[in-house]
Amino acid sequence: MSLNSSDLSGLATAKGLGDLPLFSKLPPSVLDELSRISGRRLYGAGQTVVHAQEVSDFVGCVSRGILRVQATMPDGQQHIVGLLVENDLFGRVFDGPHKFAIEAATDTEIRTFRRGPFEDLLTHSVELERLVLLNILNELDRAREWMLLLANHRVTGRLAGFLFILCRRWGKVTDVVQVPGQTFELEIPVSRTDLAQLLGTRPESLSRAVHALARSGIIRIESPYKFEILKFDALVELAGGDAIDTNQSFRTLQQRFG
Amino acid sequence: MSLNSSDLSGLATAKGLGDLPLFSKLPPSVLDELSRISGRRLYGAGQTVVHAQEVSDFVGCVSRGILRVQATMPDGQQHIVGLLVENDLFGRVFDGPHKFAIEAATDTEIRTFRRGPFEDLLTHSVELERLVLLNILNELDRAREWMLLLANHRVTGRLAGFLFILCRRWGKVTDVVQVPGQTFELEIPVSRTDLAQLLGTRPESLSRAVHALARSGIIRIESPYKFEILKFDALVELAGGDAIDTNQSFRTLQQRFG
DNA sequence: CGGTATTTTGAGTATCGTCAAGGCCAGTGG
DNA sequence: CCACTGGCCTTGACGATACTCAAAATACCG
Repeated sequence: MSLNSSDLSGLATAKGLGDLPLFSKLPPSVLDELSRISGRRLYGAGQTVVHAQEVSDFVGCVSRGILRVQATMPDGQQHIVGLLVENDLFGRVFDGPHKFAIEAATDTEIRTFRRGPFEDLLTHSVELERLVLLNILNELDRAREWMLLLANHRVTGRLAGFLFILCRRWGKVTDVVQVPGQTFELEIPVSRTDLAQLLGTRPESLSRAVHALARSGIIRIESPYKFEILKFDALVELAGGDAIDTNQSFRTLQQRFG
Repeated sequence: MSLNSSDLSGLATAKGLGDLPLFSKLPPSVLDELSRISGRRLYGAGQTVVHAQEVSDFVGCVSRGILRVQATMPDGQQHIVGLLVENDLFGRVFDGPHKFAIEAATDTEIRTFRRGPFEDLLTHSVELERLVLLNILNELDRAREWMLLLANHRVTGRLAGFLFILCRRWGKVTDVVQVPGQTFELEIPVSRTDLAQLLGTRPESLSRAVHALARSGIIRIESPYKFEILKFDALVELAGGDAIDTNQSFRTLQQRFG
Protein backbone atom coordinates (compact mmCIF):
# COMPACT_ATOMS: atom_id res chain seq x y z
CA MET A 1 0.00 0.00 0.00
CA SER A 2 2.84 2.36 0.71
CA LEU A 3 4.00 4.34 -2.26
CA ASN A 4 7.63 5.12 -2.64
CA SER A 5 7.95 8.85 -2.80
CA SER A 6 10.71 8.68 -5.38
CA ASP A 7 8.17 7.22 -7.78
CA LEU A 8 6.19 10.38 -7.51
CA SER A 9 8.90 12.73 -8.64
CA GLY A 10 9.59 13.68 -12.20
CA LEU A 11 7.80 11.97 -14.99
CA ALA A 12 5.33 10.07 -12.87
CA THR A 13 3.67 13.27 -11.78
CA ALA A 14 3.80 14.94 -15.16
CA LYS A 15 2.06 12.16 -17.02
CA GLY A 16 0.79 10.25 -14.06
CA LEU A 17 -2.95 10.46 -14.22
CA GLY A 18 -3.10 6.79 -15.02
CA ASP A 19 -4.18 6.08 -11.48
CA LEU A 20 -7.39 7.98 -12.11
CA PRO A 21 -9.61 6.05 -14.51
CA LEU A 22 -12.15 8.76 -13.90
CA PHE A 23 -10.32 11.01 -16.32
CA SER A 24 -9.31 8.35 -18.80
CA LYS A 25 -11.74 9.45 -21.47
CA LEU A 26 -10.71 13.07 -21.57
CA PRO A 27 -8.85 14.34 -24.62
CA PRO A 28 -5.05 14.22 -24.33
CA SER A 29 -4.69 17.99 -24.30
CA VAL A 30 -6.95 18.29 -21.29
CA LEU A 31 -5.19 15.43 -19.56
CA ASP A 32 -1.94 17.20 -20.19
CA GLU A 33 -3.20 20.40 -18.64
CA LEU A 34 -4.69 18.50 -15.71
CA SER A 35 -1.51 16.69 -14.90
CA ARG A 36 0.36 19.98 -15.09
CA ILE A 37 -1.70 21.50 -12.27
CA SER A 38 -1.90 18.29 -10.33
CA GLY A 39 -0.19 16.96 -7.26
CA ARG A 40 -0.42 14.08 -4.85
CA ARG A 41 -1.03 14.10 -1.13
CA LEU A 42 -1.00 11.39 1.48
CA TYR A 43 -3.05 11.52 4.68
CA GLY A 44 -2.96 9.23 7.66
CA ALA A 45 -6.17 8.02 9.24
CA GLY A 46 -7.71 10.84 11.25
CA GLN A 47 -5.89 13.68 9.55
CA THR A 48 -7.87 16.62 8.27
CA VAL A 49 -7.92 17.26 4.54
CA VAL A 50 -10.13 20.33 4.54
CA HIS A 51 -11.42 22.26 7.53
CA ALA A 52 -14.99 23.48 7.68
CA GLN A 53 -15.36 27.09 6.55
CA GLU A 54 -12.00 26.82 4.83
CA VAL A 55 -11.63 28.23 1.34
CA SER A 56 -9.44 25.53 -0.10
CA ASP A 57 -7.07 26.29 -2.94
CA PHE A 58 -7.48 22.93 -4.58
CA VAL A 59 -9.95 20.45 -5.97
CA GLY A 60 -9.32 16.85 -5.02
CA CYS A 61 -9.94 13.35 -6.22
CA VAL A 62 -9.53 10.29 -4.05
CA SER A 63 -7.19 7.75 -5.56
CA ARG A 64 -6.95 5.41 -2.59
CA GLY A 65 -8.63 5.12 0.80
CA ILE A 66 -11.75 6.60 2.31
CA LEU A 67 -12.54 10.17 3.30
CA ARG A 68 -15.42 11.21 5.49
CA VAL A 69 -17.40 14.39 5.05
CA GLN A 70 -18.51 15.60 8.45
CA ALA A 71 -19.97 18.50 10.36
CA THR A 72 -18.88 19.58 13.79
CA MET A 73 -21.74 20.45 16.11
CA PRO A 74 -21.80 23.32 18.57
CA ASP A 75 -21.43 20.79 21.38
CA GLY A 76 -18.36 19.29 19.77
CA GLN A 77 -19.95 16.14 18.45
CA GLN A 78 -19.23 15.21 14.88
CA HIS A 79 -21.76 13.89 12.43
CA ILE A 80 -20.79 12.21 9.20
CA VAL A 81 -22.82 13.19 6.16
CA GLY A 82 -20.96 11.31 3.48
CA LEU A 83 -18.08 9.10 2.55
CA LEU A 84 -15.72 9.60 -0.37
CA VAL A 85 -13.99 6.65 -2.02
CA GLU A 86 -11.85 6.04 -5.09
CA ASN A 87 -12.58 8.37 -7.97
CA ASP A 88 -14.80 10.64 -5.95
CA LEU A 89 -14.26 14.32 -6.61
CA PHE A 90 -14.53 16.96 -3.93
CA GLY A 91 -14.03 20.69 -3.74
CA ARG A 92 -16.13 23.77 -4.18
CA VAL A 93 -15.61 24.76 -7.77
CA PHE A 94 -16.32 28.44 -8.41
CA ASP A 95 -17.68 28.71 -4.89
CA GLY A 96 -16.84 29.94 -1.43
CA PRO A 97 -15.82 28.07 1.69
CA HIS A 98 -16.46 24.41 2.35
CA LYS A 99 -19.50 23.89 4.51
CA PHE A 100 -18.23 20.57 5.85
CA ALA A 101 -14.89 19.29 7.01
CA ILE A 102 -13.19 16.45 5.19
CA GLU A 103 -11.07 13.98 7.13
CA ALA A 104 -9.27 10.80 6.23
CA ALA A 105 -11.09 7.75 7.60
CA THR A 106 -8.27 5.49 6.52
CA ASP A 107 -4.81 6.13 5.17
CA THR A 108 -5.65 7.95 2.00
CA GLU A 109 -4.01 9.18 -1.13
CA ILE A 110 -5.58 12.01 -3.03
CA ARG A 111 -4.81 13.74 -6.27
CA THR A 112 -5.03 17.51 -6.09
CA PHE A 113 -5.61 20.11 -8.75
CA ARG A 114 -4.90 23.76 -8.14
CA ARG A 115 -8.24 25.40 -7.99
CA GLY A 116 -7.77 28.48 -10.13
CA PRO A 117 -6.30 26.68 -13.14
CA PHE A 118 -8.80 23.86 -12.69
CA GLU A 119 -11.66 26.31 -12.95
CA ASP A 120 -10.11 27.83 -16.04
CA LEU A 121 -9.73 24.44 -17.57
CA LEU A 122 -13.30 23.65 -16.63
CA THR A 123 -14.61 26.60 -18.61
CA HIS A 124 -12.52 25.64 -21.62
CA SER A 125 -13.09 21.92 -21.75
CA VAL A 126 -16.61 20.76 -22.40
CA GLU A 127 -15.62 17.22 -21.55
CA LEU A 128 -14.20 18.09 -18.15
CA GLU A 129 -17.20 20.25 -17.42
CA ARG A 130 -19.52 17.34 -18.11
CA LEU A 131 -17.41 15.08 -15.97
CA VAL A 132 -17.56 17.39 -12.99
CA LEU A 133 -21.23 18.15 -13.44
CA LEU A 134 -22.20 14.49 -13.59
CA ASN A 135 -20.01 13.75 -10.60
CA ILE A 136 -21.77 16.32 -8.47
CA LEU A 137 -25.16 15.22 -9.75
CA ASN A 138 -24.40 11.67 -8.72
CA GLU A 139 -23.24 12.81 -5.33
CA LEU A 140 -26.55 14.59 -4.94
CA ASP A 141 -28.44 11.42 -5.73
CA ARG A 142 -26.34 9.52 -3.25
CA ALA A 143 -27.04 12.09 -0.57
CA ARG A 144 -30.74 11.60 -1.24
CA GLU A 145 -30.33 7.87 -0.99
CA TRP A 146 -28.78 8.45 2.40
CA MET A 147 -31.81 10.45 3.36
CA LEU A 148 -34.04 7.52 2.46
CA LEU A 149 -31.79 5.28 4.48
CA LEU A 150 -31.95 7.54 7.51
CA ALA A 151 -35.71 7.72 7.20
CA ASN A 152 -35.93 4.04 8.16
CA HIS A 153 -37.22 3.76 11.69
CA ARG A 154 -35.35 0.69 12.87
CA VAL A 155 -31.62 0.64 13.38
CA THR A 156 -31.32 -2.82 11.84
CA GLY A 157 -33.13 -1.51 8.80
CA ARG A 158 -30.76 1.41 8.44
CA LEU A 159 -27.78 -0.87 8.85
CA ALA A 160 -29.15 -3.28 6.25
CA GLY A 161 -29.69 -0.42 3.84
CA PHE A 162 -26.22 0.85 4.49
CA LEU A 163 -24.64 -2.51 3.76
CA PHE A 164 -26.74 -2.80 0.65
CA ILE A 165 -25.65 0.57 -0.67
CA LEU A 166 -22.05 -0.32 0.07
CA CYS A 167 -22.34 -3.50 -1.95
CA ARG A 168 -23.97 -1.71 -4.83
CA ARG A 169 -21.87 1.41 -4.92
CA TRP A 170 -18.49 0.03 -4.05
CA GLY A 171 -18.94 -3.19 -5.93
CA LYS A 172 -15.89 -2.54 -7.98
CA VAL A 173 -13.73 -1.02 -5.28
CA THR A 174 -11.36 -3.78 -4.34
CA ASP A 175 -10.48 -2.23 -1.03
CA VAL A 176 -13.99 -2.57 0.25
CA VAL A 177 -15.77 -5.41 -1.46
CA GLN A 178 -14.55 -8.80 -2.45
CA VAL A 179 -16.62 -11.45 -4.17
CA PRO A 180 -15.69 -14.94 -3.01
CA GLY A 181 -18.17 -17.12 -4.79
CA GLN A 182 -21.69 -15.95 -4.17
CA THR A 183 -21.23 -13.85 -1.02
CA PHE A 184 -19.81 -10.41 -0.47
CA GLU A 185 -17.07 -9.53 1.92
CA LEU A 186 -17.26 -5.96 3.15
CA GLU A 187 -14.49 -4.15 4.92
CA ILE A 188 -15.60 -0.97 6.59
CA PRO A 189 -12.60 0.75 8.12
CA VAL A 190 -14.67 3.09 10.27
CA SER A 191 -15.07 3.00 14.03
CA ARG A 192 -18.38 1.96 15.59
CA THR A 193 -18.82 5.46 16.90
CA ASP A 194 -18.42 6.96 13.44
CA LEU A 195 -20.70 4.38 11.90
CA ALA A 196 -23.30 5.07 14.58
CA GLN A 197 -23.19 8.78 13.82
CA LEU A 198 -23.52 8.00 10.13
CA LEU A 199 -26.64 5.92 10.75
CA GLY A 200 -28.11 8.31 13.26
CA THR A 201 -27.80 6.13 16.33
CA ARG A 202 -25.44 5.20 19.20
CA PRO A 203 -22.55 2.75 19.21
CA GLU A 204 -24.41 0.43 21.59
CA SER A 205 -27.52 0.23 19.45
CA LEU A 206 -25.41 -0.25 16.35
CA SER A 207 -23.53 -3.08 17.97
CA ARG A 208 -26.78 -4.77 18.88
CA ALA A 209 -28.05 -4.33 15.33
CA VAL A 210 -24.91 -5.85 13.84
CA HIS A 211 -25.11 -8.86 16.09
CA ALA A 212 -28.83 -9.18 15.47
CA LEU A 213 -28.11 -9.47 11.75
CA ALA A 214 -25.43 -12.02 12.53
CA ARG A 215 -27.80 -14.07 14.71
CA SER A 216 -30.31 -14.08 11.87
CA GLY A 217 -27.68 -15.56 9.62
CA ILE A 218 -27.82 -12.61 7.27
CA ILE A 219 -24.24 -11.57 7.82
CA ARG A 220 -21.16 -13.10 9.35
CA ILE A 221 -18.89 -11.02 11.54
CA GLU A 222 -15.32 -11.73 10.63
CA SER A 223 -13.99 -8.84 12.66
CA PRO A 224 -15.57 -5.66 13.98
CA TYR A 225 -14.72 -4.05 10.65
CA LYS A 226 -15.19 -6.96 8.31
CA PHE A 227 -18.48 -8.63 7.45
CA GLU A 228 -19.57 -11.25 5.03
CA ILE A 229 -23.00 -10.83 3.47
CA LEU A 230 -24.68 -14.22 3.45
CA LYS A 231 -28.31 -13.54 2.57
CA PHE A 232 -28.50 -10.66 0.21
CA ASP A 233 -32.25 -10.77 -0.33
CA ALA A 234 -32.88 -10.77 3.42
CA LEU A 235 -30.73 -7.66 3.60
CA VAL A 236 -32.85 -5.98 0.97
CA GLU A 237 -36.03 -6.99 2.75
CA LEU A 238 -34.83 -5.65 6.08
CA ALA A 239 -33.84 -2.42 4.40
CA GLY A 240 -37.52 -2.41 3.59
CA GLY A 241 -38.28 0.65 1.55
CA ASP A 242 -34.85 2.08 1.94
CA ALA A 243 -33.12 2.19 -1.37
CA ILE A 244 -34.78 3.89 -4.27
CA ASP A 245 -35.45 0.86 -6.33
CA THR A 246 -33.92 -2.05 -4.57
CA ASN A 247 -35.14 -4.42 -7.20
CA GLN A 248 -33.45 -2.70 -10.08
CA SER A 249 -30.28 -2.13 -8.12
CA PHE A 250 -30.23 -5.75 -7.12
CA ARG A 251 -30.62 -6.84 -10.70
CA THR A 252 -27.73 -4.57 -11.69
CA LEU A 253 -25.64 -6.09 -8.97
CA GLN A 254 -26.50 -9.60 -10.05
CA GLN A 255 -25.67 -8.81 -13.65
CA ARG A 256 -22.31 -7.46 -12.65
CA PHE A 257 -21.28 -10.38 -10.51
CA GLY A 258 -23.22 -13.18 -12.12
CA MET B 1 -30.62 41.81 -4.70
CA SER B 2 -34.14 42.51 -5.79
CA LEU B 3 -34.30 43.54 -9.38
CA ASN B 4 -37.10 45.70 -10.57
CA SER B 5 -38.84 43.83 -13.27
CA SER B 6 -39.14 46.95 -15.35
CA ASP B 7 -35.36 47.06 -15.53
CA LEU B 8 -35.43 43.79 -17.29
CA SER B 9 -38.22 44.63 -19.64
CA GLY B 10 -35.90 45.46 -22.47
CA LEU B 11 -33.98 42.26 -22.39
CA ALA B 12 -35.48 39.54 -20.32
CA THR B 13 -39.13 40.28 -19.87
CA ALA B 14 -39.66 40.98 -23.49
CA LYS B 15 -38.68 37.42 -24.06
CA GLY B 16 -40.39 36.39 -20.87
CA LEU B 17 -37.64 35.50 -18.42
CA GLY B 18 -38.28 38.41 -16.12
CA ASP B 19 -39.92 36.13 -13.61
CA LEU B 20 -36.65 34.37 -13.04
CA PRO B 21 -34.19 36.57 -11.13
CA LEU B 22 -31.93 33.54 -11.06
CA PHE B 23 -30.84 34.28 -14.60
CA SER B 24 -30.80 38.03 -14.33
CA LYS B 25 -27.04 38.33 -14.42
CA LEU B 26 -26.49 36.33 -17.55
CA PRO B 27 -25.38 38.14 -20.69
CA PRO B 28 -28.20 39.23 -23.01
CA SER B 29 -27.23 36.83 -25.75
CA VAL B 30 -27.56 33.87 -23.43
CA LEU B 31 -30.84 35.16 -22.06
CA ASP B 32 -32.02 35.47 -25.60
CA GLU B 33 -31.16 31.89 -26.36
CA LEU B 34 -32.68 30.71 -23.10
CA SER B 35 -35.99 32.37 -23.70
CA ARG B 36 -36.04 30.90 -27.18
CA ILE B 37 -35.96 27.33 -25.85
CA SER B 38 -38.15 28.11 -22.90
CA GLY B 39 -41.73 27.45 -22.03
CA ARG B 40 -44.11 27.68 -19.09
CA ARG B 41 -46.07 24.94 -17.40
CA LEU B 42 -48.67 24.93 -14.69
CA TYR B 43 -49.28 22.06 -12.33
CA GLY B 44 -52.02 21.56 -9.79
CA ALA B 45 -51.24 20.28 -6.34
CA GLY B 46 -50.56 16.56 -6.52
CA GLN B 47 -49.77 16.42 -10.20
CA THR B 48 -46.60 14.71 -11.33
CA VAL B 49 -43.96 16.81 -13.05
CA VAL B 50 -41.42 14.06 -13.68
CA HIS B 51 -41.83 10.35 -13.09
CA ALA B 52 -39.07 8.29 -11.54
CA GLN B 53 -36.91 6.53 -14.12
CA GLU B 54 -38.19 8.95 -16.74
CA VAL B 55 -35.74 10.50 -19.15
CA SER B 56 -37.19 13.97 -19.27
CA ASP B 57 -36.75 16.15 -22.30
CA PHE B 58 -36.49 19.37 -20.36
CA VAL B 59 -34.71 21.16 -17.57
CA GLY B 60 -36.93 23.08 -15.20
CA CYS B 61 -36.88 26.02 -12.87
CA VAL B 62 -39.59 26.71 -10.31
CA SER B 63 -41.06 30.16 -10.67
CA ARG B 64 -43.93 29.77 -8.21
CA GLY B 65 -45.05 27.13 -5.75
CA ILE B 66 -43.38 24.11 -4.16
CA LEU B 67 -42.30 20.84 -5.71
CA ARG B 68 -41.40 17.75 -3.77
CA VAL B 69 -38.70 15.30 -4.78
CA GLN B 70 -39.75 11.86 -3.69
CA ALA B 71 -39.04 8.17 -4.01
CA THR B 72 -41.66 5.47 -4.24
CA MET B 73 -40.91 2.42 -2.15
CA PRO B 74 -41.54 -1.17 -3.19
CA ASP B 75 -44.45 -1.27 -0.74
CA GLY B 76 -46.00 1.81 -2.32
CA GLN B 77 -45.10 4.28 0.38
CA GLN B 78 -43.57 7.53 -0.72
CA HIS B 79 -40.66 9.25 0.95
CA ILE B 80 -39.78 12.86 0.34
CA VAL B 81 -36.10 13.60 -0.06
CA GLY B 82 -36.24 17.25 -0.93
CA LEU B 83 -38.35 20.28 -1.66
CA LEU B 84 -37.92 22.69 -4.53
CA VAL B 85 -39.01 26.30 -4.24
CA GLU B 86 -38.74 29.46 -6.30
CA ASN B 87 -35.61 29.65 -8.41
CA ASP B 88 -34.59 26.08 -7.78
CA LEU B 89 -33.34 24.27 -10.84
CA PHE B 90 -34.03 20.62 -11.50
CA GLY B 91 -33.26 18.16 -14.26
CA ARG B 92 -30.53 15.74 -15.12
CA VAL B 93 -28.24 17.70 -17.38
CA PHE B 94 -26.16 15.45 -19.63
CA ASP B 95 -27.39 12.49 -17.68
CA GLY B 96 -29.77 9.59 -17.84
CA PRO B 97 -33.12 9.03 -16.18
CA HIS B 98 -34.33 10.81 -13.07
CA LYS B 99 -33.79 8.71 -9.97
CA PHE B 100 -36.62 10.41 -8.12
CA ALA B 101 -40.09 11.54 -9.02
CA ILE B 102 -41.00 15.21 -8.85
CA GLU B 103 -44.53 16.22 -7.89
CA ALA B 104 -46.25 19.49 -7.22
CA ALA B 105 -46.89 19.99 -3.51
CA THR B 106 -48.88 23.12 -4.22
CA ASP B 107 -50.17 24.72 -7.37
CA THR B 108 -46.95 25.39 -9.17
CA GLU B 109 -45.65 27.24 -12.16
CA ILE B 110 -42.41 26.15 -13.71
CA ARG B 111 -40.28 27.44 -16.50
CA THR B 112 -38.99 24.73 -18.82
CA PHE B 113 -36.01 24.64 -21.13
CA ARG B 114 -35.70 22.05 -23.83
CA ARG B 115 -32.97 19.79 -22.71
CA GLY B 116 -30.87 19.35 -25.83
CA PRO B 117 -30.53 23.05 -26.64
CA PHE B 118 -30.02 23.80 -22.95
CA GLU B 119 -27.09 21.45 -22.83
CA ASP B 120 -25.64 23.02 -25.93
CA LEU B 121 -26.03 26.44 -24.44
CA LEU B 122 -24.44 25.18 -21.26
CA THR B 123 -21.30 24.15 -23.08
CA HIS B 124 -21.10 27.48 -24.85
CA SER B 125 -21.85 29.86 -22.01
CA VAL B 126 -19.39 29.93 -19.15
CA GLU B 127 -21.78 32.00 -17.10
CA LEU B 128 -24.68 29.60 -17.45
CA GLU B 129 -22.39 26.71 -16.70
CA ARG B 130 -21.28 28.34 -13.46
CA LEU B 131 -24.86 29.08 -12.55
CA VAL B 132 -25.93 25.47 -12.98
CA LEU B 133 -22.87 24.10 -11.26
CA LEU B 134 -23.32 26.32 -8.22
CA ASN B 135 -27.00 25.48 -8.10
CA ILE B 136 -26.32 21.77 -7.94
CA LEU B 137 -23.51 22.28 -5.43
CA ASN B 138 -25.86 24.18 -3.18
CA GLU B 139 -28.48 21.50 -3.52
CA LEU B 140 -25.87 18.98 -2.43
CA ASP B 141 -25.11 21.01 0.67
CA ARG B 142 -28.79 21.28 1.44
CA ALA B 143 -29.19 17.53 1.10
CA ARG B 144 -26.38 17.10 3.60
CA GLU B 145 -28.02 19.53 5.94
CA TRP B 146 -31.09 17.34 5.73
CA MET B 147 -28.99 14.39 6.68
CA LEU B 148 -27.84 16.21 9.78
CA LEU B 149 -31.42 17.04 10.55
CA LEU B 150 -32.54 13.45 10.18
CA ALA B 151 -29.70 12.29 12.38
CA ASN B 152 -31.37 13.98 15.34
CA HIS B 153 -32.86 11.35 17.59
CA ARG B 154 -35.92 13.18 18.88
CA VAL B 155 -38.82 14.10 16.65
CA THR B 156 -39.18 17.52 18.27
CA GLY B 157 -35.52 18.15 17.49
CA ARG B 158 -35.99 17.23 13.85
CA LEU B 159 -39.07 19.39 13.61
CA ALA B 160 -37.24 22.32 15.19
CA GLY B 161 -34.36 21.91 12.77
CA PHE B 162 -36.78 21.74 9.88
CA LEU B 163 -38.51 24.95 10.88
CA PHE B 164 -35.15 26.59 11.35
CA ILE B 165 -33.94 25.62 7.90
CA LEU B 166 -37.20 26.84 6.44
CA CYS B 167 -36.77 30.23 8.04
CA ARG B 168 -33.19 30.49 6.89
CA ARG B 169 -33.53 29.19 3.37
CA TRP B 170 -36.87 30.59 2.38
CA GLY B 171 -36.39 33.85 4.19
CA LYS B 172 -36.98 35.72 1.01
CA VAL B 173 -39.74 33.60 -0.41
CA THR B 174 -42.89 35.51 0.24
CA ASP B 175 -45.09 32.50 -0.25
CA VAL B 176 -43.65 30.77 2.74
CA VAL B 177 -42.28 33.26 5.20
CA GLN B 178 -43.60 36.53 6.37
CA VAL B 179 -41.92 38.82 8.86
CA PRO B 180 -44.45 40.62 11.03
CA GLY B 181 -42.27 42.47 13.48
CA GLN B 182 -39.90 40.11 15.21
CA THR B 183 -41.55 36.76 14.60
CA PHE B 184 -41.75 34.55 11.55
CA GLU B 185 -44.90 33.23 10.03
CA LEU B 186 -44.38 29.99 8.19
CA GLU B 187 -46.84 28.47 5.81
CA ILE B 188 -46.08 24.87 4.96
CA PRO B 189 -48.57 23.65 2.39
CA VAL B 190 -47.73 19.99 2.92
CA SER B 191 -49.89 17.37 4.56
CA ARG B 192 -48.94 15.96 7.95
CA THR B 193 -48.32 12.61 6.34
CA ASP B 194 -45.88 14.11 3.85
CA LEU B 195 -44.19 16.12 6.54
CA ALA B 196 -43.88 13.04 8.69
CA GLN B 197 -42.24 11.13 5.85
CA LEU B 198 -39.90 14.04 5.29
CA LEU B 199 -38.83 14.00 8.92
CA GLY B 200 -38.63 10.26 9.17
CA THR B 201 -41.58 9.70 11.51
CA ARG B 202 -45.34 9.12 11.60
CA PRO B 203 -48.15 11.65 11.40
CA GLU B 204 -49.16 10.96 15.00
CA SER B 205 -45.70 11.54 16.40
CA LEU B 206 -45.32 14.64 14.29
CA SER B 207 -48.59 16.03 15.53
CA ARG B 208 -47.49 15.48 19.12
CA ALA B 209 -44.20 17.18 18.40
CA VAL B 210 -45.90 20.20 16.88
CA HIS B 211 -48.18 20.61 19.85
CA ALA B 212 -45.31 20.04 22.25
CA LEU B 213 -43.54 23.00 20.65
CA ALA B 214 -46.74 25.00 20.93
CA ARG B 215 -47.16 24.13 24.61
CA SER B 216 -43.59 25.28 25.22
CA GLY B 217 -44.49 28.62 23.69
CA ILE B 218 -41.91 28.21 20.97
CA ILE B 219 -44.41 28.30 18.15
CA ARG B 220 -48.05 29.22 17.74
CA ILE B 221 -50.32 27.08 15.63
CA GLU B 222 -52.44 29.26 13.47
CA SER B 223 -53.73 26.41 11.39
CA PRO B 224 -52.43 22.91 10.73
CA TYR B 225 -50.34 24.37 7.93
CA LYS B 226 -49.46 27.76 9.35
CA PHE B 227 -47.19 28.42 12.30
CA GLU B 228 -45.73 31.47 13.91
CA ILE B 229 -42.22 31.16 15.30
CA LEU B 230 -42.14 32.88 18.68
CA LYS B 231 -38.83 31.87 20.24
CA PHE B 232 -36.24 31.51 17.58
CA ASP B 233 -33.35 30.75 19.89
CA ALA B 234 -35.30 28.01 21.62
CA LEU B 235 -35.89 26.51 18.21
CA VAL B 236 -32.18 26.51 17.52
CA GLU B 237 -31.44 24.96 20.89
CA LEU B 238 -33.96 22.18 20.39
CA ALA B 239 -32.52 21.50 16.98
CA GLY B 240 -29.44 20.88 19.04
CA GLY B 241 -26.57 20.02 16.80
CA ASP B 242 -28.69 19.89 13.73
CA ALA B 243 -27.69 22.60 11.36
CA ILE B 244 -24.13 22.91 10.32
CA ASP B 245 -23.35 26.12 12.09
CA THR B 246 -26.52 27.33 13.63
CA ASN B 247 -24.80 30.34 15.06
CA GLN B 248 -23.55 31.65 11.79
CA SER B 249 -26.81 30.92 10.04
CA PHE B 250 -28.69 32.69 12.79
CA ARG B 251 -26.48 35.74 12.47
CA THR B 252 -27.07 35.77 8.74
CA LEU B 253 -30.77 35.62 9.38
CA GLN B 254 -30.63 38.42 11.88
CA GLN B 255 -28.64 40.58 9.52
CA ARG B 256 -31.18 40.03 6.84
CA PHE B 257 -34.20 40.85 8.91
CA GLY B 258 -32.74 43.07 11.59
C1' DC C 1 -75.43 22.07 6.38
C1' DG C 2 -73.70 17.39 5.82
C1' DG C 3 -69.98 14.18 4.28
C1' DT C 4 -65.29 13.14 3.86
C1' DA C 5 -60.59 13.54 4.69
C1' DT C 6 -57.24 15.02 7.74
C1' DT C 7 -55.60 15.96 12.12
C1' DT C 8 -55.47 15.12 16.83
C1' DT C 9 -55.74 12.41 21.08
C1' DG C 10 -55.42 8.20 23.92
C1' DA C 11 -53.63 3.67 25.59
C1' DG C 12 -50.43 -0.17 25.03
C1' DT C 13 -46.23 -2.06 23.23
C1' DA C 14 -41.73 -2.21 20.99
C1' DT C 15 -37.60 -0.01 20.12
C1' DC C 16 -34.00 2.78 21.23
C1' DG C 17 -31.06 5.84 24.21
C1' DT C 18 -28.67 5.95 28.59
C1' DC C 19 -25.73 4.45 32.20
C1' DA C 20 -22.72 1.07 33.89
C1' DA C 21 -19.79 -2.82 33.71
C1' DG C 22 -17.14 -6.44 31.40
C1' DG C 23 -14.12 -8.22 27.54
C1' DC C 24 -10.85 -7.82 23.77
C1' DC C 25 -6.81 -5.95 21.50
C1' DA C 26 -2.69 -3.07 20.97
C1' DG C 27 0.81 -0.37 22.61
C1' DT C 28 3.80 0.68 26.69
C1' DG C 29 6.95 0.08 30.22
C1' DG C 30 9.09 -2.69 33.57
C1' DC D 1 8.70 -11.64 28.10
C1' DC D 2 4.99 -10.27 30.78
C1' DA D 3 1.90 -7.14 33.37
C1' DC D 4 -0.31 -2.88 32.80
C1' DT D 5 -3.02 0.60 30.72
C1' DG D 6 -6.07 2.76 27.55
C1' DG D 7 -9.26 2.61 23.84
C1' DC D 8 -12.86 0.32 21.56
C1' DC D 9 -16.43 -3.03 21.18
C1' DT D 10 -19.81 -5.58 23.49
C1' DT D 11 -23.38 -6.82 26.89
C1' DG D 12 -26.94 -5.96 30.46
C1' DA D 13 -30.65 -3.41 32.82
C1' DC D 14 -33.62 0.51 33.02
C1' DG D 15 -36.12 4.59 31.52
C1' DA D 16 -37.54 7.57 27.80
C1' DT D 17 -39.23 7.97 23.31
C1' DA D 18 -41.68 6.76 19.42
C1' DC D 19 -44.57 3.49 16.77
C1' DT D 20 -49.14 0.90 16.45
C1' DC D 21 -53.94 0.63 16.66
C1' DA D 22 -58.23 2.74 17.54
C1' DA D 23 -61.34 6.52 18.22
C1' DA D 24 -62.67 11.33 18.58
C1' DA D 25 -62.32 16.10 17.00
C1' DT D 26 -61.47 19.29 13.63
C1' DA D 27 -60.99 21.24 9.11
C1' DC D 28 -62.15 21.15 4.30
C1' DC D 29 -65.50 21.03 0.35
C1' DG D 30 -69.42 20.74 -2.02
